[in-house]
Amino acid sequence: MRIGEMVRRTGVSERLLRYYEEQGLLTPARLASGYRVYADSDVAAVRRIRTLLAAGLPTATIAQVLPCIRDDGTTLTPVCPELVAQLRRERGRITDAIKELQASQGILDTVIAAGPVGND
DNA sequence: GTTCTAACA
DNA sequence: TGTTAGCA
Repeated sequence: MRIGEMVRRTGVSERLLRYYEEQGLLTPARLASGYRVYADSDVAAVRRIRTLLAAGLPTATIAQVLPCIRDDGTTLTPVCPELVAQLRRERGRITDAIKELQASQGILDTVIAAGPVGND
């Protein structure tokens, strides 16, 4: 199928579909015309990509993860053992990000508390 | 009408 | 990411 049908079947925009390809997440074939040709399996692949993106993984990591993951339609299961270690590192990165955001929140709270409202 | 690449009020 | 321009 060409990109138009992929848009209808995945709900993902053309722009994003091309971006996924640029990031190495999808590798559609090409017609002599230059038009992209997606495999039926790419529809499910996009669903996996979206799940991994929602998990906060960077596209570079997703590109590595996709080939080592099993998809039963509901759950994504890591197949390669080194993949689990990679995922744990990503989780740690998210933990650090949360801490930094909480630090920012704390500083803002201090500034807000010192303001006109609630400061008289 | 559909897709492509490149670029940005 | 959206959108738009200019092609094929």
